[in-house]
Amino acid sequence: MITYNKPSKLDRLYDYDYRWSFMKQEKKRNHVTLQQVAQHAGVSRATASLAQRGSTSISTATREKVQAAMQELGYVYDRVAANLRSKVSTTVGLIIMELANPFYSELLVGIHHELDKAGKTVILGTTFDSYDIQERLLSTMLENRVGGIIISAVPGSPSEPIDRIRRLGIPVVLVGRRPSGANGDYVGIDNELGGQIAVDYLIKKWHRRIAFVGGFSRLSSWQGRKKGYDTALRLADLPIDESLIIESPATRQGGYDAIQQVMDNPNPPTAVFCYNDAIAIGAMMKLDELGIKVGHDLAIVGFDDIPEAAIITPRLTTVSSFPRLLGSNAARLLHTRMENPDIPSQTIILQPSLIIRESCGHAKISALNILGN
Amino acid sequence: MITYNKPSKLDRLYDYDYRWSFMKQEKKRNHVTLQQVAQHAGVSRATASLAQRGSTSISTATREKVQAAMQELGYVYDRVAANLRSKVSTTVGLIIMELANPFYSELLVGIHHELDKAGKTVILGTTFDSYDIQERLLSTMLENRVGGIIISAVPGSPSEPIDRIRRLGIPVVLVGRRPSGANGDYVGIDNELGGQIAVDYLIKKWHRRIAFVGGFSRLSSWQGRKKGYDTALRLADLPIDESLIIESPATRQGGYDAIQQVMDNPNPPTAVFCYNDAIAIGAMMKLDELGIKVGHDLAIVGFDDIPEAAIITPRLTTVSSFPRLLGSNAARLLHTRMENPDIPSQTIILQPSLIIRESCGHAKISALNILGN
DNA sequence: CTGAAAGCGCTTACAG
DNA sequence: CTGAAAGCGCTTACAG
Repeated sequence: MITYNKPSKLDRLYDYDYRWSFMKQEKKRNHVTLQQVAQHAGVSRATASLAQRGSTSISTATREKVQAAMQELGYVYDRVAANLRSKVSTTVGLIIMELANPFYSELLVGIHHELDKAGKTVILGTTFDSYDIQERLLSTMLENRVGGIIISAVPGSPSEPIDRIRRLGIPVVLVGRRPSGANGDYVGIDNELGGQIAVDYLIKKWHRRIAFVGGFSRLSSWQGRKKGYDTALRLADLPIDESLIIESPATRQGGYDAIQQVMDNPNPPTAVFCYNDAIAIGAMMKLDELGIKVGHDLAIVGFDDIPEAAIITPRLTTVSSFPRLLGSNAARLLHTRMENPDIPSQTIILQPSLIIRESCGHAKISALNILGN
Repeated sequence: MITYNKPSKLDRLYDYDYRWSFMKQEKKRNHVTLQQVAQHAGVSRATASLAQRGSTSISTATREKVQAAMQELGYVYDRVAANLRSKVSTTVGLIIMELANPFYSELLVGIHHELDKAGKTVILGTTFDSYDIQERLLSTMLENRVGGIIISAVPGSPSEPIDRIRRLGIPVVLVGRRPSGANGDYVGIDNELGGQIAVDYLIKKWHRRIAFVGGFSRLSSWQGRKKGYDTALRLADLPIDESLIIESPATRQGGYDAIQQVMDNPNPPTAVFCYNDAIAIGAMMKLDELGIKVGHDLAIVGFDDIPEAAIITPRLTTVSSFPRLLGSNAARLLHTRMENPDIPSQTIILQPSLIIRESCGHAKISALNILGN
């Protein structure tokens, strides 16, 4: 009798009186407990518990009695208490840099969707790349008894905190960024390959001076992309000019500022490979102000393929890092690990791919490429 | 002695032996309990509990002894058990439509940031506008003992589920969308005003036939924006032409398809007010294909001010709905309600504002308007 | 200022 | 197939 919306007067009275008889016992809140369900169904607490979980060692008749009692009393299962007793956990922690970045929100979509299917709930934490915040989040998550953690670690953070958590028996999956020296489960993309295909594409378009702009060299993903950049140049017998490597925050503002430095170079490049799309977009804005036509005067390639990349004019050619896929893989790996703590560590590396649009010169595209969502 | 990273051989041995003495008792996992801390500090469990929470009724000497013991044993506080016993909850549930939509991810940013400050963790659920999923999520959250819920309800959903939850003593804050008949705490924007300022702006630019495109009339936000549209037309003595009201999914694809219908009108409009930016962007893509120049041949206004709006060419004039602010207000309101269940219901309505860019004709803008992030 | 006992809501052996 | 008892890790009155 939990039909509160349009009950007859009788229903409501019945309901009220009925619950009141229990509230007198509990004296506190109208919170129905399994004890009360059992009592109402005329069975023991243990039996009610088994019945509620659908155990096969309970007769159908009893199960139905218990179910009816749960309905009538408006019972709400207390999963928290159950988890405490049975020493399981249905929550997992997720630690990322921030949410206001399509890469991470897409990562979250992938992770959340996959974990949801497995009946797990996620506790979210954002570090804004602060090591102290990361430490605090990890503690909070441990206190909240997470059954596992997925983390995109703060750049430059040691592997110690992660090892410590693993030693507590809590599985950890690293995603996207891997602290140097960290081992164990990892899901990421092949940054080196990504950098290489981007720069290789520019070289094939006859560019000879190519800058690498944005991001910080302490990021493992930066190092990978840079390595790919180096490789592509080396394979083409092109020199590496350190004055064309500009670091900056991985934001629009960062790109807006950094591109100025690039263009101030006495011998400016004809193409720019950006650490990510946000930087590429910021750079394009500045270039627009400077009257430099991207796709004509200067070629640009980004990284990530965020939604804005398909929208900006000219549309941005970029390396897709498939964040959603990254997320679902990380979630699946964590899930496997939680069920099976003793299987050997896994490393999953996704292959990025080049999405060719307009920012390196014209290309025919159909609207299908740019729709979505 | 939880310094596992680079311990001397002696440290490690000591540590191991020490913990082993407890593991023998527990026999299961190397999980340190408050009981063990108390024992090691030579106090009772109650005293250790008080000390850990920094109670003032514990002497400094005792507190320090306990703290030392926690350090040495590597104690991890079990907030879940504590919450169970003390009947409090530090988690709140958040139910939104989806994450892969900048409006909602920004909303999440605002909510998460604010709740984090208050030491609460959020359990996330996405409905994809399915009523059944919403019901399932609500149940899951109740089972997980959330202390409150923030929900952007599925369109057309009755207020019954929400009332039911409130009756269980769990505060609910509605955000953005309000089911008809629902009362209680609500945070939203003034959709009517938003629609009115958008259409009013178009009228001031001498448009006389203005379409309203996208979204579904069952959404309370659609109804609000439509009402503002009507009001603006009425105040200008312009007729309302039902053939210019086109519903569609609130996505890029929806806008892409809907704008075709609009242009097929025997007497097509000169301006379009879109239900949201995603629709406006989809429409702009289609118009580009049709060779219709937005800002010249046709004026467009969006709603939400998502990041893409500042990036697309021409840059989209739109009504900002301040999702992040919406989120932080909702979180703060929920927090107030949780601390103080008996204060009267509040309704917070934020004022939208028109962000003038280029899609209704030229305007000078500085790069400062379009940077950010 | 500190301790012994009871209990939060559930599940897990163990009998029968 | 079902029940009585013990316990998950913590906190809350209640004595002293």
